[in-house]
Amino acid sequence: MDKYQALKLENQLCFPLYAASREVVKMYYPYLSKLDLTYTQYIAMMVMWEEESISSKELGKRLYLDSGTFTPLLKSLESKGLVSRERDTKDERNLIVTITQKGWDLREKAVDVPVKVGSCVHLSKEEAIALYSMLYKILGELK
Amino acid sequence: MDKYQALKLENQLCFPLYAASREVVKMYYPYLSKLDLTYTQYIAMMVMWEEESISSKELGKRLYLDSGTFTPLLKSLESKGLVSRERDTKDERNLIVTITQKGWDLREKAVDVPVKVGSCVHLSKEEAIALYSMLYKILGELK
DNA sequence: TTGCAATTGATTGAATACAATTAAATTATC
DNA sequence: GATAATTTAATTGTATTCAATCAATTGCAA
Repeated sequence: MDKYQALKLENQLCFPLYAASREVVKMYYPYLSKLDLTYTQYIAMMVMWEEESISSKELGKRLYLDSGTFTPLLKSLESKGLVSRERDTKDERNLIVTITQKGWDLREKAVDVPVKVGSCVHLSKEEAIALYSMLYKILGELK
Repeated sequence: MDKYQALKLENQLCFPLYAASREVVKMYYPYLSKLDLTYTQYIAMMVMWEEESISSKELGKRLYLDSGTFTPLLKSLESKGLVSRERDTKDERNLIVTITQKGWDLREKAVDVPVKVGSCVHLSKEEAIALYSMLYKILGELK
């Protein structure tokens, strides 16, 4: 029995998770570049389309990002005119992010993206549901 | 029926994939930092422990990384003394990466890492197998 | 042989990621 | 009310990640 068996790449669960994540994100680029969005900006906009207005902290929590990532991310979205950033007058520590009209307009162009990318991953309905469930199980435990 | 349903974060498969990947990689840092390795360096060393010697191109293929990532990665591993980088005399375009004694020694210290991290992800054996299978299915299709 | 296409690693530039720290604002405690 | 503890965004520094491009080498075909 090989004591190094557990160190083989093929015996890792994390590695295909890491690699598949990057490959799938890469699949978005052809579509997102037409919208002048990166993947991270895209999922941030998804939150904005749902929430309209949200604190920076809450957005970070939703996306599992910390301030080192979302601070420049939000500045970039603001510079594109998709969101506005304002301090909460009740508590100046809070940064309130609000979607702009241009941000709303972008949703019309983004509406096809999930379908187009979804057709690139060939999992059955059952597999997709099982995968979804296990990924959130992993995320849930790490909260 | 909401025409924007597909744009909701909770309806994405890619997002939990992306987030779970980052969270799991993050779990490695406490253990890997003791070995002075990042996660990417760690999986590169996994390949080296299996192959002893491999071309840069082949290593990139195994890890789904392109030269923009593996060139600085391999230079970093070389600067730590874990691998050596030499041109193939038969074809000077090829870079041959070979593990050093120090690289072998590191394997002894790394042997516990998979067990320690594995105990942080609480999936049943069946779930882990199913997850593994679906992730490689995604990777396989994108080859 | 000569020149062109293909291969391969390196480089560049932009955008993440995240740990660690800092700074500002607020809340709690005495 | 003064001060300590907490919360939050911002900053800094390091390490990816990848698209696009470049440069060197090789192999093949005319």
